[in-house]
Formats: sequence, C-alpha cells, structure tokens
Amino acid sequence: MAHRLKEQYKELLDKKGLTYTFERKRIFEEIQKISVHFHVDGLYDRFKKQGERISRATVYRTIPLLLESGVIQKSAGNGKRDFFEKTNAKGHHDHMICVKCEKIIEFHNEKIEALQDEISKHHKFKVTFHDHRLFGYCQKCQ
Amino acid sequence: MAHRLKEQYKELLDKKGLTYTFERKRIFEEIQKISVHFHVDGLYDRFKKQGERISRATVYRTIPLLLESGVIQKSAGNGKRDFFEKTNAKGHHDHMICVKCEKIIEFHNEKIEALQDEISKHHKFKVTFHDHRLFGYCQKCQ
DNA sequence: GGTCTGGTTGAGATCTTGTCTCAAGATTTA
DNA sequence: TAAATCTTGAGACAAGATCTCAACCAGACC
Ligand SMILES: [Zn+2]
Ligand SMILES: [Zn+2]
Ligand SMILES: [Zn+2]
Ligand SMILES: [Zn+2]
Repeated sequence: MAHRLKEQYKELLDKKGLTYTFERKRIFEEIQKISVHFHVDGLYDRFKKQGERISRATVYRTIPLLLESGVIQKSAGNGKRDFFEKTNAKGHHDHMICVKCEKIIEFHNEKIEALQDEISKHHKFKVTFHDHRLFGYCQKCQ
Repeated sequence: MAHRLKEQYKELLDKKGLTYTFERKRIFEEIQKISVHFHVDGLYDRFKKQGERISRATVYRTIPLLLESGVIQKSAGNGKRDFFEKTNAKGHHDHMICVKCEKIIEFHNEKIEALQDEISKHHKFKVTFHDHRLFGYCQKCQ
C-alpha cells in the first residue's frame, strides 16, 4: 500500500515538474510511521525531536502535495487545527464520534457517497473533499 | 418567532445578572436582518459600515450569549472561520462550501438522512446531531 | 569546468481568527 | 455620595497557517 502511495506521490510531483527531494521523501516516510491522526505541527515536532532540520514551512508546504496525491486525507478535526490521516487500505471513510468517551467509529456507505455526487452535480458544485460526522453516544455510553 | 427569541435572550441575560444593553440589543437586531449564515467579523463589519461604533470585542463577546439563549446556532464552518445562523423556521439542512469565494449552498436529502439513521442504528450508535459538509468550488469559481 | 536558470529551503515576518487585558464609563447598591 | 459591579472599546496577545526572500542546489547550456 505505502509503496503504491509513494508512486502516486512521485507521479504527482513529476506531473507538476517538482523534485522528489530529501525533505519531501522524509515527510512521506515519517507519516507512514504515524498510526492514525496527526496535525502539521505534530509532524514537524517529530523531526525537531529527532534533530532533523526540516523547517516548519517545508512541512506545511508539503501537506497539499500529499493531499493531492492521495497519500493523506483530511480527517475529522474537532478543534482549531486541521487534522490529517494517511490514506489506508479502506480508502475514504466517515466518522461517528462519541461525545462522551470520544470513541470514533468509521463508516463508509457508497449510497451516501453517490447521493453526494448527485446533489453536488445538480448544483454544479465541484466537490474536492467532504466532512461527514455523526455525533452522539456509542453503545457503551448511552 | 423573533419576538420569542428576544424574550429567551432577555431571560438568559437576566438569569445571569446581565443587562440588556444598547449593544446587546443592536447585535440581536442586526442578526435578524441577516438572511441566514454569518461569521462574527462579518457581523462586526455591518456595524462598522453603518458607522455604528460597536467594538469587535463586544460582538465576539455577545455570541456565546446568543448561542446559549438559542437565538443563533452553530452552522457550517468553512474550515477556518466559525459560522452561525439564526434559529428560525428553516429546518435541518447541510452545506456545500466554496473554498474560494466562501459561498454556501444548502442542501437537504432525505435519503442521506435515512441512510445515516440506518448506519448508526446498525452500530448501536445514538446520534444527537451531525455535520455534513461538502467542500469544493461553486460554479463561478471553477 | 563555469555559468545560467529555476525549483527548494529555512528563518522569520505576516496574516487570520479569536481571546484576553485593562482603563474608562455606566449602572446598581449601600 | 461612595463603593461595588458591569460593560465597553482599543489594542495586545495567541495560535494556526501562509507568505517573503535571500541563500542554496540541480540540471541545462556553453
Ligand atoms: Zn464520505
Ligand atoms: Zn462512548
Ligand atoms: Zn443532514
Ligand atoms: Zn445553513
């Protein structure tokens, strides 16, 4: 999986006339080590902590490339920060979030995705990503 | 409708030992003139444009009071700003948000709502509210 | 090799959204 | 009236994110 994603990433860079630099390589690799969600400064801190001098600006600059190539995707962020998660084998999914214990249940429903397409097409709106979250109580917390 | 909301607002202020000041009155009134969605600086700008000297801090400070009294509710954020909308006759709806011009298109789809119910039921998850936003480019911004 | 060209980077400035501080003015209470 | 309490405006501040710019690097060209 990671291999295919790396190819997509390299292809995007190539398509844009950009180089697969040391920094862009390291950022890709480091993300593969993160289990689930992350925010950009958290990612930057990992480099800083390891003594690698990759600048904050570069990390921030690389995020759009990772997003566009599908290596990562926007994740359900609760607060001020943008959160991301690496694209996993399951591909796109949405979230149910327990407001009590913060448990996250992922779901994916093709019908909903198709309806979204239909609706946006009808409004001539070109969707680049979406955020669909159901808040409430998980089985244990009811 | 607006009258009942104003009463709720006044009651909340009273309950909290706060005064129904000129500024708090003007902010309530101005919101009634806004068709649907707004963000706080947008509201502030309306006063500035009209030459009314109500400070940004006061507008920001009043928002929690309006929220708590039910005069307004959180609405779609565009990913950066918090958006609000006044509580009114309009029922539940979701949003498409243009990431370029910030235009908001509302949509409502019973099938999606029903599928959400189905999915959450299947996971024994009790949904209290949801947030469904499609981000992208409106017709003009493509 | 040396030079030109243009992508890339780091450091810090800047912008954006929202909160907080504090002194002055207004209001209520004693 | 004086003291206590609210309220406000202006601007400082904070956090997240983006932008600027000079130095740097890599390939193209001579
Ligand atoms: Zn989805
Ligand atoms: Zn729970
Ligand atoms: Zn909905
Ligand atoms: Zn709306």
